[in-house]
Amino acid sequence: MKSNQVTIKDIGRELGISPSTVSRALKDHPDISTETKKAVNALAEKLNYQPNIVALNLRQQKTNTIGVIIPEIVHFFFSTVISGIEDVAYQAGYNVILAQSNESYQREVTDMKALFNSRVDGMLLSLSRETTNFDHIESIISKGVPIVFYDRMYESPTSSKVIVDDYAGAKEAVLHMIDQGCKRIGHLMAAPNLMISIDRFKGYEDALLERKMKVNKEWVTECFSGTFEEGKRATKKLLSLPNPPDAIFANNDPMAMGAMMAIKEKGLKIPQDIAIVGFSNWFFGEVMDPSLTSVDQPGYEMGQEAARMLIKQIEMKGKGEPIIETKILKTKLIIRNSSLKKGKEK
Amino acid sequence: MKSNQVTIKDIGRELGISPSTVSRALKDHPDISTETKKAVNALAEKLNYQPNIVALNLRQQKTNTIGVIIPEIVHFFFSTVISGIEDVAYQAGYNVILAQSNESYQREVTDMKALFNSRVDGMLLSLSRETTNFDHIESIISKGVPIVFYDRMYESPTSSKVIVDDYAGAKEAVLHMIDQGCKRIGHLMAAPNLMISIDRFKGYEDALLERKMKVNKEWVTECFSGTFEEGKRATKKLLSLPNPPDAIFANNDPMAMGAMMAIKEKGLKIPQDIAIVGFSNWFFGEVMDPSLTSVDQPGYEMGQEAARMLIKQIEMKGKGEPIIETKILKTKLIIRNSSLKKGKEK
DNA sequence: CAATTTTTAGCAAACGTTTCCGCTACGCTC
DNA sequence: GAGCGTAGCGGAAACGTTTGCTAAAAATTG
Repeated sequence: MKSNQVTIKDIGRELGISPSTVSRALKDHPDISTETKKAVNALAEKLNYQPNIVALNLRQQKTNTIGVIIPEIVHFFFSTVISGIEDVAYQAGYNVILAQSNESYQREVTDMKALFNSRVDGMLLSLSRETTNFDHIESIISKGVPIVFYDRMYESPTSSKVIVDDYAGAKEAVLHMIDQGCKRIGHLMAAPNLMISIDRFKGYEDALLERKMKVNKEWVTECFSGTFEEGKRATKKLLSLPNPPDAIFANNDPMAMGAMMAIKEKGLKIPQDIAIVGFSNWFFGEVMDPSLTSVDQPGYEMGQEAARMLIKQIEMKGKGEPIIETKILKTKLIIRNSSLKKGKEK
Repeated sequence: MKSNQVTIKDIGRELGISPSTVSRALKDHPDISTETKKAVNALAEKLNYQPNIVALNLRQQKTNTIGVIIPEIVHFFFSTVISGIEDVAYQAGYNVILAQSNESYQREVTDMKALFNSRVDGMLLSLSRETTNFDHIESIISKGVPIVFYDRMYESPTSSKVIVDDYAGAKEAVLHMIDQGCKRIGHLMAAPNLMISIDRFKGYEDALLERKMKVNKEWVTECFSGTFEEGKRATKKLLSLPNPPDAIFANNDPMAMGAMMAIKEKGLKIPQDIAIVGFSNWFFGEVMDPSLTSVDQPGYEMGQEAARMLIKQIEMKGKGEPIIETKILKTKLIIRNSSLKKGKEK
């Protein structure tokens, strides 16, 4: 950036007036005469003057930038969240600077520090899978930077969050499986320290209990990384049990797909022998064979909502207490063939 | 950002020394005595001093930030590119600010202006599908901001680019289909103003010509948006032709999946009746039924390479002429079941 | 026409750094 | 003891803005 860029001073010099006058003229300040304004605007136009935002940022102690920490960019759900964030930030005149934690706690910590040092006005955060200590977050908050959690959060009383009703979504999915006549429903759980894993597991459990079915620990596998491969591996293990499940509820769609793969390789039929339901409704679930029943999570809306809440907090700053709110978005069960043992219900 | 943040002045005041001395002490300048350095560092540590990067940016006329314009975030290929960019930027100490053009020319123009005003040190750009005029880009370049194109570019002699060998990838794919005994190979083309569409089409064409097969315009459909739905729609049309193709080479995987859908709905078998090959190797192609043959594009590497080239240019600035280079990454044909009429070749 | 108000504009400080230049005080050499 | 080199530090300018205060000129008032 060797600035051959026009500044307010250049304009002033050219017109024989001071920088302050130019500044005011550009902002249509009443103190400035119409002629001066005209001259300034004309010259600014002609020289293609663009205000230096960095200088502005320094002056106003505000960067109009929000930092987004995302566990993994190459991930259908998260990428839709980013898209939602980006869209509302753009409309509100904010930049978004993106940092990827890669599911690493260490990286999350350094990312947050870096964002803080860049003086972002606020942060949007979804915890990494490894994160179990929250000091780095509290420290940022205590410095007055507003944080809004999305999707993966911990119970912090001082931040807003927008999440999805994982519990209800999971429960609905499992009830659906029961309605389809599944008797032995297994669950591929994800990283057990994440609330989303726990909530989905609880939904699974409560659906079973509600229908007076017992929860068989054997049929529940913890898959820390939550990947396709892990889903496949875990499913193979489940299938080799003496009393294997006749249905699997997976914590996410890639694992569900891994399960489908394992089942097909074993020569079993979906959903006749084993029904499958996933979570997140990755867009290609529709296109699988059989098409995958899944719990749809509104990622784009989540991104939008989180960005809106954050920007509201940023702009409320100094004007009264911040409003801490928690927004829970509804999921929607998308029923497709992988779970339709009986044919369409309802 | 009501700065209750410690500054260099605070440290100076506390220690009874000047800000300049503090600055130097922190940077281990030889002019400063060891004791002073010790005292400064100790106090900085104690007060948890963090340099104000905004001030630094202003001072050094450099923001250590690169702007990335992406046509669409929710897109497997592009999200891997972002991931690659983010990783090398992070390691080199750069922030990445993300802007999504949403395939809109207007949005691309305003995004670039906004990034320029934020004084990013350079930009990474992939053209929107609508972009046919390049003045906005030339204008930025003429102001001395380095731009590196990735994936979608135009023939600008003044910028570096990193692309994928679309032509060779497409040709290889079509040759493979011919080897599998396909006689009537159709093509789902994407937006015809993008070089990648043209190059892939050329590869398709040349493969046919090389094997002395004629190119039947009837079998080539332009799909402007390149989506799943469009692929499906276009395929339906192809299938209703009096002399329908027995193979389809799609410009991208979603369209290939749309094609598979249409074919299945028609009751035809893949690959026996119709073979399918896609482009980009979206990660679930492996998991489809049948699994999808596709041309793998190294998105992550592309992101990395583009970021590296850009950062090199940024840091070379002022030191001699910028090096304009074009890097062409190799594709790789991933052969799966959707194209194996004969069984494994080679 | 003098006094006062209004209009218009400039000065200077401030945001937090870095860095060029210069100053002081000390110790050394001859 | 005069001259000089040097270690250690401070002053001030600069990056590009904004803004409170002040000042000059013009316009209004009685």
